[in-house]
Amino acid sequence: MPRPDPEKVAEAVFAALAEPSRRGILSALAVRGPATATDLASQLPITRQAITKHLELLAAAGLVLAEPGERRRIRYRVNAAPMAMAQSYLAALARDWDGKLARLQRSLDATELDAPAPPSGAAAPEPNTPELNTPAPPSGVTAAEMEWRSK
Amino acid sequence: MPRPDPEKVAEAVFAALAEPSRRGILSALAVRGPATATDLASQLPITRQAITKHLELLAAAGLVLAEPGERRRIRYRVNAAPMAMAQSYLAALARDWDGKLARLQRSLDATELDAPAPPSGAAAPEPNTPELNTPAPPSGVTAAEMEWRSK
DNA sequence: TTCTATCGCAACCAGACAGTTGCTATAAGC
DNA sequence: GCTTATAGCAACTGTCTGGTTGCGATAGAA
Repeated sequence: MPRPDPEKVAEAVFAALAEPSRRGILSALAVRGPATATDLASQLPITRQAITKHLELLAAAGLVLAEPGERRRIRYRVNAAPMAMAQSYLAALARDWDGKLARLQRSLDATELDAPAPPSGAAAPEPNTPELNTPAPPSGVTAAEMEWRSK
Repeated sequence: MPRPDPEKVAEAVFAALAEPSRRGILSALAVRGPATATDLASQLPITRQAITKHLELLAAAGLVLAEPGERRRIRYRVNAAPMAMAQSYLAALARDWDGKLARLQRSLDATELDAPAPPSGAAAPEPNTPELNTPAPPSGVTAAEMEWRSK
């Protein structure tokens, strides 16, 4: 299993968290513990199918883990691991954009941030995006973010 | 001007960063400095209008600031301030989940119980969402995330 | 004045997406 | 066996979104 692209992970996390229904699902799981889609559908004002769809996306982002239980039951529980990558990504962006604010931020979040600072230069551009013409930023932000969706 | 809802700010930041084109725009601005939509359109493989749309969203999220210049020129520059809120939000989530996860793991290892008692009391549901019945997490995550889009 | 550079408004399009409903399959429990 | 609980597959719908093209307006510069 190759190491996941931090930016892709961050993107998935951001997309997941940008949607209120999904934050609601995550919150319900965090507060009440692992639950099935049916459980969640009884707790939240959307249907089981909608919940399932969201859970699939959340699982793809790594923010929930599916654990098969008794019968056909599948319980989902929250998983904080991808958050670290998303946090790193944000921290790197903030640091890059505004050195002063980033330093302040670092001092404020010194106890929360557990990801090491990405001090290295830009990663190599992905070979499958040849139309990229924006040079990679000197920070951890990679040229991969120049990847445009091919339609 | 009332204090912006941290969760709303974070949501806007996440939505902005979840999209590769917008990350590309932000990167171009960060690397090359303030630019107009027309500048950016010449640097990136999408049209000026598309750029403009993205810039509007980025401005709404506070991630870019528009600075009118000479003629009709409007240059946009990156603004890191909202990142702090997004980072705080992520940090609070990660901290909250990790804590529960650790307790949950211990509980699972011991008894296989699936529903540990919630450690804190529930926040009052918002009066405009009477169907909400998920208690707010004890962290900075508010019941506002229970807000469902009204269609 | 004309020319150049940039912007804004508008319409259009295809695909994505959040949510719904209907139905069937499966895994137990009784 | 029947019943119950949960999941999966599928289709559908309306809205949203990323991107395009066309056109005109505006602010200077020459």
